[in-house]
Amino acid sequence: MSWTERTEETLRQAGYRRGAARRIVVSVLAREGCCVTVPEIVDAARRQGHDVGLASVYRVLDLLTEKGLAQKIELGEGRARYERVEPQHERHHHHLVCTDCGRIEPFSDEELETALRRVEEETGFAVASHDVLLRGSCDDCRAA
Amino acid sequence: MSWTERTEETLRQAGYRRGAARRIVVSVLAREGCCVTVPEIVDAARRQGHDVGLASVYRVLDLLTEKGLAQKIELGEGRARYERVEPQHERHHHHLVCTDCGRIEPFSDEELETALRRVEEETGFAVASHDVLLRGSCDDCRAA
DNA sequence: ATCAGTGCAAAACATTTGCAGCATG
DNA sequence: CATGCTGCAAATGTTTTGCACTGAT
Repeated sequence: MSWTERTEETLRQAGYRRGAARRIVVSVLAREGCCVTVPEIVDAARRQGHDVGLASVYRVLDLLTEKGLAQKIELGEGRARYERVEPQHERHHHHLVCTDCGRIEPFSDEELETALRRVEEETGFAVASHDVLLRGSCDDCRAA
Repeated sequence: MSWTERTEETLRQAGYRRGAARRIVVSVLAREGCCVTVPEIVDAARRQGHDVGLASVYRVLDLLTEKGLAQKIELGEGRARYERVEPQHERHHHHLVCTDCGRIEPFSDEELETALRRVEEETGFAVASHDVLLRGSCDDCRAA
């Protein structure tokens, strides 16, 4: 079952209707692999031939985040980014950000996840999710 | 050499003057162990008997961050937090945030740092810093 | 005395909210 | 055909910027 299918199914079962904004935002997130900003979502939607209101995008993203179907990520840019969350932590990844040009690259590492799981168990919290952010200069910026 | 001394020395050597706002913000960050918001800094300053303009606080924080003396952290609250950075990564730590009440707890783990250092070497970036954010419910909120 | 640093007020953004009309179930 | 969803516009909150004045060197 694809992320889109699982998402539509989850929302339907929770009693939500399948409105235009929800369909459009889900469609955009399904195609975008890594984290995108709200204006980027609106632009991508327009490129697909659909217009969505900013407010609706924020509302859909809040809903998806609350249901664990998407997650909000802040990389220090002063605005949030969102990306889909796959079941079984498939394609789970973290982010590498270039402090010079803003370039964002995803990465993943199983040993890091193992260390995180252990730390999460040791805290007094019931940890639901985690983010790792690496900041530095990308190869292009270092060469320049 | 304390963080305050190192900070004042670094700024002086870089040709910056020792103005009121800089002295006040440095003094507040020196006393706060963990990440604080800009209004929290202004309030803490007032409690110490000093008034600072919001804009100046932002400007000082930008400068300290650029010089690697402080770091900006976003925990998904819609506003940034700042904390001092000690030399040799002393007191280096990460953050655990309760998604119910907003409580923030610092934690540190040497094995996690080791895993991070290894991952950082494998990227094509020259990684300068990293943040780890754990989200979940704190014991109080889970009990309630 | 010079000019960097500061504070205020205004501007620029990001995000949230109120509400009237539309469209889903 | 009821009411949940959407879009607009206004409100809110955070961060940035312009500018005249102050104070450090």
